[in-house]
Amino acid sequence: MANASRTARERARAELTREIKEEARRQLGAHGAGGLSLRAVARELGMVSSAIYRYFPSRDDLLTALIIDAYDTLGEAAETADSAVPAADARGRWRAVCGAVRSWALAHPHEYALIYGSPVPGYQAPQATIASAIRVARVMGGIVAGASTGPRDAGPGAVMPGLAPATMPGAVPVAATSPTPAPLPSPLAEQTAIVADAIAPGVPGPEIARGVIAWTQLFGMVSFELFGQFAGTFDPADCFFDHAVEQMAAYIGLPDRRPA
Amino acid sequence: MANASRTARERARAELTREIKEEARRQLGAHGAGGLSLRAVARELGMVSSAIYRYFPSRDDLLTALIIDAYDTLGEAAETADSAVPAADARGRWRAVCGAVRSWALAHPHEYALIYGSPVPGYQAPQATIASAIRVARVMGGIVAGASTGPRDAGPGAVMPGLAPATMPGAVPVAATSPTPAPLPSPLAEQTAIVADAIAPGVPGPEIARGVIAWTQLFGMVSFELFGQFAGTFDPADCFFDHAVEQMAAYIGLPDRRPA
DNA sequence: TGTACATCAGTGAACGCGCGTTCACTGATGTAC
DNA sequence: TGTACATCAGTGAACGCGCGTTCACTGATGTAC
Repeated sequence: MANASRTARERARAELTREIKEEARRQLGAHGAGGLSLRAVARELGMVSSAIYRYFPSRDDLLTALIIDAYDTLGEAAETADSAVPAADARGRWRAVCGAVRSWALAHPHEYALIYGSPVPGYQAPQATIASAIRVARVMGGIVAGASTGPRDAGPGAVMPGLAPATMPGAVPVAATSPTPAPLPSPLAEQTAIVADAIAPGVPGPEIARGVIAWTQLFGMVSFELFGQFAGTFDPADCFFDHAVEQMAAYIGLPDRRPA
Repeated sequence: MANASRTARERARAELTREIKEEARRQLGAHGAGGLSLRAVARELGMVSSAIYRYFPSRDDLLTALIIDAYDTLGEAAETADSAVPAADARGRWRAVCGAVRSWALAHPHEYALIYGSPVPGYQAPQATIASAIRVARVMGGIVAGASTGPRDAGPGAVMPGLAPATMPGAVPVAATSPTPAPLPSPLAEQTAIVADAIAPGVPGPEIARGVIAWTQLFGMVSFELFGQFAGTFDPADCFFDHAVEQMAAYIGLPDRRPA
C-alpha cells in the first residue's frame, strides 16, 4: 500500500507498534527478556496496560517481534558490511562482516542477549523467526562459497551423503592448510551437506565445517566479551578480536590479498 | 571441624543449605535465573518463605551460591577429565576436557546458562565467584603449557610487555603451522602476558592467543548447541563437536599421538 | 456532500496470582556453670 | 548430671509492590450508500 493512501488509523497503528517495540527494547536492559512487562511498557507510553493488547495479542508475541527485529537488524548490518567490500576480496568481506556483528552486539547488548544468550524460560520461538535468524550465516556462507575452489574431484575423496566412509569421530583430523582433506565421518557429512545446500551450494563438507567452526568461534568470542568472561584479561577486546578474525580467516582458507 | 563432632544443629543447617540450593537449581529451568523465587523454593521444601532467610540473607546471595557451585562442579569435571589422561598426551587431555565441558553442559543446561548465558539482569557477580570461574581456563592453560615449546628465543621475536613492536591490529597473521609467529600487536601482547602469568607461565603470546581462540570456540559451540542455534543442522552435535575439538587441537598445536 | 452504520483504539475496573523482605513470636537445641 | 540462660530455626502475619489477561464500555475513525 502506498504511503499516501494510508489512513490516519493505519499510520497511528504503525507508529504505536514501533513505539511499543522501542520501549520494550529499552526495558530489556533493565529486567531482561524474562522480566519484560507489558504493564511497564504501557505505563512508560502513557497508555493503560490493556491497550497494548490492540497491538500484540500477548507478551510472547511482543517478544517474538523483538527477536525477529533483532535478527533482522543484525542480519542487515552483516549484509551491508559484506556488500561494501569487493566480492572477490573474501578476507576483506570476512573482516567486515565479523566487525559488523561485533559492533552491532556492542551497540545492542540486550538484543544480542535476547537472540544469542540463554533462551527465555517458558518461551518457544515460533517458525517465523527462522528466516531472520539465518541471515548472518547466509552472508558467511556466501563468503566461504565465493572463496571455495569447489569439489576438487568426484572420486573417492568426495563426500556423498549416506555413502561416507565409516571414519571414526576421533580420527586423525586434517590441518587447514592440507591440500586434500579427509572425508568427514557419517553424520557430519550429511549435516554439512544440508548446510551447504542452504547457504553455500557446491562447497565441500570440510570447508563447510571450517566455516561453521569459525562461526561458532566468532559468536563465542562476542558472547564472552559481552557477558563478562573477558573481565580482567581481554577487557578492551578490540585487538584480540581483530587477531582472532584474521586467524579464523586463515583457518577457513580465505586469501589475504585483493585479487585484481 | 570433624564430621563426628558437628552438632545436630550444624548438620541440619548444612543439609538444608544443600537442599535449598538443590531445589533452586531445579527451579532454574522453569523460570530462569531472573525468575528464581525464594518463596517457590520454600514452598517446595515445605517451609515458610521467611525461613529461607536463616540460610541466605537475600535472593542474590542464593544466586551467588548457585553460580559458584556451577563453576565449581564444571571446573571439577574438567580437572577430573584432565587428570585421567597421561600428562604427556596433550591432545588426549584436550579431548577429555572439551568432552567433559560439553557433557556437563548437556547434563546441567540451566546451570550452564546461569554462568555462560546472558547475565542475570540487576545482578552483579561478587569477587567471590572469580576463583571458581577460572578453573576450566586453568586446566586448558595447563594443557597448552605442557605442550608448549616455550619461548623460542629472547631476541627480537620475543614478546616483552610494553616493548612489543607497534604492529597494526589488522596486520598479516601467521598460520598455526608457521614455525616463527610474528609478535602480537601492543594491547594484545600485554593481555596474553597477563593470561600466561595466571594460567600458563612461560607460554609465548601467540600460543596463548591460540588457546584463547580455541577456548572461545569451544564455549561458542556448546552455547549454540544448548541455546538452539544448531536446530535443523547440527542437531545431534556429537560428531561436529568431535570434529571441531580435533581441528582446534591441531590449531593450538597439540601433538596427535601419545609420546612414550 | 451527507448520513448511518461498522470498525477499531483506548479506558478503567477487576480477577487471581505472584514476589522479596521484615518482624515479633514460639519452641527446640546448645552451652556454661 | 542437672539447671539456667543464650542461641538459633522456623512460624505466621503483614507491607507494599508487581504481573498478564479479560471484559464491558466510550468515543473516534472509516466506509457504504
